[in-house]
Amino acid sequence: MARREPLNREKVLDAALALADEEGLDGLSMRRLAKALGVEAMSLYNHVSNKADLLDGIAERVFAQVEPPDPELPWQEQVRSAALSMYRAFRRHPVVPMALVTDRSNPTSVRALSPLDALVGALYAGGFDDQGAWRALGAVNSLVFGSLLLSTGGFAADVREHAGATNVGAYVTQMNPAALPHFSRLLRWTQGGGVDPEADFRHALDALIKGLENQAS
Amino acid sequence: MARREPLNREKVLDAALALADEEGLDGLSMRRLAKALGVEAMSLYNHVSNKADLLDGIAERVFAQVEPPDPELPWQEQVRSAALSMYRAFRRHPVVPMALVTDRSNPTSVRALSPLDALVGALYAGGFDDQGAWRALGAVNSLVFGSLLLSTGGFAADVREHAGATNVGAYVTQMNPAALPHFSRLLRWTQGGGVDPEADFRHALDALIKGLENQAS
DNA sequence: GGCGTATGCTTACGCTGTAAGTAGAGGAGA
DNA sequence: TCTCCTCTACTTACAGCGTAAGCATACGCC
Repeated sequence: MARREPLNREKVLDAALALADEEGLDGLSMRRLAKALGVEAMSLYNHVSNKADLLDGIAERVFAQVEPPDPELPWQEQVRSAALSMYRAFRRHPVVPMALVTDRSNPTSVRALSPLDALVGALYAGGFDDQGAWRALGAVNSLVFGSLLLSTGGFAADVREHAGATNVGAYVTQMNPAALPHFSRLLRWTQGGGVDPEADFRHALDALIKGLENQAS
Repeated sequence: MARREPLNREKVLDAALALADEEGLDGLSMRRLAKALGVEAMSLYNHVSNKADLLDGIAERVFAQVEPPDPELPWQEQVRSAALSMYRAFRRHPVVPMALVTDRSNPTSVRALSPLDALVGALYAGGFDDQGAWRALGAVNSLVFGSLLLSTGGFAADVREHAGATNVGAYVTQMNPAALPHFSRLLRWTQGGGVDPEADFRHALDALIKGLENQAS
């Protein structure tokens, strides 16, 4: 009986991330993942304690791609680059933010959090006190994950194929223009193309950072 | 055989929302909902075409609680009050934003969107062009839903019981302080209590609106 | 009174995550 | 070399899910 190359956690997580990227979060089941690895479902439990653990694992893998900001830069630039790096890392794997929101298991690992630690450090260095840093961090994270989720999740899913449309404006496909005049003008504009989610996010981030400057005390 | 008071869509949605509030999104299954209504699961399909349709329905019900802003106010105030109203409506039903992100079905109804229409109108009136309004709307929505999701979802779920802790900072329960010095300082601060998610959100919203003013051209 | 239609129930299918038990291969110690 | 221990993977099984198909009942209208 031919001995198979043994599994390990890394291979499982790699395959899980690939499968999720390809088929969406719904397509990622233990059985399908096992099949993709040429293995039975229960074998995965030797390397992953749970499905939640599996999702944690792929989230951590994506977090690890986030680059910490250069501590020499002013705090505004550090916040901007850290936030953008998070945004880009998760944009490459659109289902992962949904996994983060959906699952509810272990505390996130130290490794995943280290870029955020640098970000908090930048805020402290920029003159924020504890509450200010807490709020600024929450605001930035909310904007990053909110942008990701609104441009990826159910909101926009039904029109994702339209011209790269994104965000909440996009999830209306037919409407009575008289009932929602401004909204339908906006929607018509988006259908002219030229919507770029990352550029939109950058704009929003710029605005937020500008506003945070006033609160830095 | 005693004739039962007949079901209707409204009753189904009411019960679904109540069940979801009470048991979380995972606790909301067709079978359990049916049992709560004293009915068999398949009977629900006479009033709801899908589980996704069910989730849409409860989301719409929450959207309907959002109050449109006073069109006499300056656009900044309109944005602020509309965003806050959305935040509060969804905060009362914490699982609904997750349902919105998770499901992927019909376009959202006109009724649900009318407060957003007013918001877009305020942006146009404030001097934003199409792209500016699009971006501002996306930024505000991202912040609202990001705040809701981070303070409710998997991120914070494992520590939700700690002192109302919220947002990304909260999902670390034990860590090596040396590895994440700034983060653990911040975390220690949050455990002193006094974290108020809505106040934090308001601060973030103020910052964002301040930043958007610069972009209003 | 009879009939069409709407409502709800029953059964069934294929899917899910995962608990429990079993088989076999690799390495360690005698 | 033989034996035993551990680790990996497989098999089976269970309870739950969403929902398709078919059947029974009760109401409103002719």
